[in-house]
Amino acid sequence: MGLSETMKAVSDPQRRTILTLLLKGRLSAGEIASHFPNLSAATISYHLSILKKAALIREERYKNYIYYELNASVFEQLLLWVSQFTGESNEANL
Amino acid sequence: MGLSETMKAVSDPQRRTILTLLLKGRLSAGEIASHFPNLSAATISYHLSILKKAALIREERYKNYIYYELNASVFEQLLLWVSQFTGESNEANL
DNA sequence: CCTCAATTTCGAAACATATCTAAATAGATA
DNA sequence: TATCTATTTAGATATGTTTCGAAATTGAGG
Repeated sequence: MGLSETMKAVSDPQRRTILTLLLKGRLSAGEIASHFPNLSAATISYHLSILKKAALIREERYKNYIYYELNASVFEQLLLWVSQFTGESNEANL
Repeated sequence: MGLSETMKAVSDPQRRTILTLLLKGRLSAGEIASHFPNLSAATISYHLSILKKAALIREERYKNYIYYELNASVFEQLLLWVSQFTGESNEANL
């Protein structure tokens, strides 16, 4: 927790791709990994652990699988920080 | 330019502090540096160069000084990315 | 044109991150 | 319980980042 942790998590392109994939719904670690033919499963697991530590995603175990899904609430904080610097008209919307 | 560059620039705590300082108005490199007693002027200059490369700030030379100020437009892109993951009601506001 | 002050650039050290392969774990099911 | 599959953890390496002190640059003003 903490803005730095969140921002660092989100500043990596592979991790942003993971987050974008999860926009469409939850996916298992393996399903996520299969979208990255150039990265090992271990590397994906590492990225997932960082996203999880930042609470940007949540994990749910089912059978043999570990499913990951977005945890929208943390993105709100991110939005809050960013919107200081924009029109400011967004503030009312949070 | 590019979201990665922007996000990486913004993911460093010292750089976020610089951006927050600039919310109140433009400051010279030295004025910025004086807010960081624990960092050298060279280090601040390095951070400013990263923020500038990401176009989050703009520089203006006046006399002996180099003044820095926020460049709000790049923050909009950041907001756009983040708001995908939140309520989505913000989209209309950009 | 010389010097001063503000700032940046350079080169090096310390630290952090992303990635891999191989090994470990955890759970399902034969 | 033995084994298979999904996933994580460990250890190693390569690359990238932050920082510093010292030197270079730039512009102002005597």
